[in-house]
Amino acid sequence: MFQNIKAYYYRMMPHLTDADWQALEERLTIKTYKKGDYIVKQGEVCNYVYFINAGFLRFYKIIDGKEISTGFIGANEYVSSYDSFLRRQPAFENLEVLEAAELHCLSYDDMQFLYKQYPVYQMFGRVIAEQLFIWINDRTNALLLLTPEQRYENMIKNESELLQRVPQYMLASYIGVTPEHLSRIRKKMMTKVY
Amino acid sequence: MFQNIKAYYYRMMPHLTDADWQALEERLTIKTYKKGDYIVKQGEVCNYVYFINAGFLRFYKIIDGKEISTGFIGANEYVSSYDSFLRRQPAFENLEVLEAAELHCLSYDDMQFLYKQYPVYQMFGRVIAEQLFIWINDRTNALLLLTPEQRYENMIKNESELLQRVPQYMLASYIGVTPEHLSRIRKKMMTKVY
DNA sequence: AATTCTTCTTAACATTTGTCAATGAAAAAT
DNA sequence: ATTTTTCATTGACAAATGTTAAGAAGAATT
Repeated sequence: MFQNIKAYYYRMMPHLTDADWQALEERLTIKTYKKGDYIVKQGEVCNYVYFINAGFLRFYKIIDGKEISTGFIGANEYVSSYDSFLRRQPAFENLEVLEAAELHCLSYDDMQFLYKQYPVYQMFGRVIAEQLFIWINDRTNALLLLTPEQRYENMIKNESELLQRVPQYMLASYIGVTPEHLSRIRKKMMTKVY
Repeated sequence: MFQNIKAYYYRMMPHLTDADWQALEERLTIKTYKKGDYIVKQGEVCNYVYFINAGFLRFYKIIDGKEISTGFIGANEYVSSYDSFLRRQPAFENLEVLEAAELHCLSYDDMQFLYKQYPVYQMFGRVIAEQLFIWINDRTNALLLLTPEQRYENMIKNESELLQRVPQYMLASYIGVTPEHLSRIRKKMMTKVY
């Protein structure tokens, strides 16, 4: 039932006991979503962290009537509108299903319970936050230091699966430009090759 | 000796025992720095987390021969080139002293020791990473979604102490523009008032 | 097969931001 | 007090990016 997520936890924390795992497992719920569904909507408080057992998701927000994609994430990863989850405040982002998904859900209250009663899970919270920090730190550096063209090149190198799974106009806002400009960047890069 | 940092820990973790605190305290070292000193240099691995007992610090990096400031931080906060610290890889940033500082230092190895032997400190690691994530998440959103002018307005609202303590050219790169452009933004905002 | 809808591309033009150079003002050093 | 250095401002110009509008290519629907 929970093989993937169980493997995920034991990989992170090899010293997990059966009792530890059981306490977590009995608090997990399963939800399935189809393409176009929303897991979290802008303005709602996010009450869960989700393990993506299958599927593919996108974060985006609406600014001045325009969509801005801020992240994409696939199977065997944890996901949450973590800022909202931690602060207990409305999310700034939508979390949308791009490819039908099955999620294992852990609520905020259950997570606090585990932190308290099974302190081994403090480590889980720490590692999740550390990974998120590393990810977003890289992203911020890229936005601040690289040109849009360099950011697109990086995406080709390091996140090439996005090119196949995500429409180009979503990738444009992800690297901080308009779809039109990304199209120009691509054209420019094409001619560079020859 | 360690009143400030001790208060910091007990505020975060009221259930800390004397033995917990002692294990940490005996691993802390004190270093003093004067203006212009470096705590971490670009290219070095950062081996410590630092509690700022007094002073004021700046993160910056050199790109194409130009300084880009990425953060400022003052007394009673924790600081580290955390990406480097976590990944055990060379730092991308310099951590420089803007105002003479006294830091309480905890090494990576000691931190791992505490995580293992005094698991209560897992919570410390978790909260530090969560706070960092929240901070940098806000910053990324600002870079992606706001105009430079809006970012400067936000700084006036939310980080006004920077205006007094930090030269304007450092603030310019912090909000992602050239010093000349920040000067123009300020001029434009002046005229707006009347 | 025809039609509709979505996505991508292209071009002309507007706006924003950066670059370079010069000047003035403020701060630091002598 | 004077000199030197650093920092902030300004203007002219250049480069990067956004905006708008149109059309082309593909995918989905009927």
